[in-house]
Amino acid sequence: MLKILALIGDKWSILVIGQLRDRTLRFSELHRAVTGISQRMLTLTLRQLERDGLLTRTVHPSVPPRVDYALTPLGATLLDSVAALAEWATTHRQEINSNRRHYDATHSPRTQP
Amino acid sequence: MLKILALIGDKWSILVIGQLRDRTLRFSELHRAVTGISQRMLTLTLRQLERDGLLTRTVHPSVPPRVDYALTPLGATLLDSVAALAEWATTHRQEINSNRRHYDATHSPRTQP
DNA sequence: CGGTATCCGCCGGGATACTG
DNA sequence: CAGTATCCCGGCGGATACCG
Repeated sequence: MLKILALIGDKWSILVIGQLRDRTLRFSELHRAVTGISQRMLTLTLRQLERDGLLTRTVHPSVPPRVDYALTPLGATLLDSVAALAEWATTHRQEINSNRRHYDATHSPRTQP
Repeated sequence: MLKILALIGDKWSILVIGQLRDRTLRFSELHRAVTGISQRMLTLTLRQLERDGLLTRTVHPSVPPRVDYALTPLGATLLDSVAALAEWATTHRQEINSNRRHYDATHSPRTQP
């Protein structure tokens, strides 16, 4: 359970899955699409998602090599569930940011007592 | 957005919020209820959740001191959304575990070539 | 092009000790 | 009881170099 929710907590996982929402992408395209991810983390993330059956990895035996990644139906259902949570986030983002500002204003350590 | 989703990814946040679903708890009760959490992480988690307005912190000026934590309406709505995702996890947990076993069986490094 | 392999710095978080 | 304050270690992930 927590292991699966941890999947969501991993920012790279969500971002990668999000990019594959409605298209197939190859490794280098994903690398460009997901801003800031290192080659290493992209590989590791893709391996984990493939292992969980959330996406498929297709190797085309050509020169130069080409590897395509696409969401499975299971991956798509996860994306839907996460989208619901993301909707919660957007709905309440202003409220949360307001709460944070208020908290920081009233609880921040006094720099000038 | 990602900062807010990260809230979900943090296992301690979910576990703490889950404990407060339908009751108010004091610090020591939470410490006992959430298995494995350290005093430090409980404090930090509670501070963050309070800052975001997901729970309230009530100090009772008594001896010994007593501090009660309770979900806010905002916190309750988050709990509902997370529950939906948790339902996804329980629904597909068998499938995912099966996928993992299959992956490990077919892709694991050969120990005896 | 699509990866491994290796090194390494950093910081998340546990353990412990102390306080209002 | 409900926290701070320190110390300290493991492992996550970036940077870099190399390979099929």
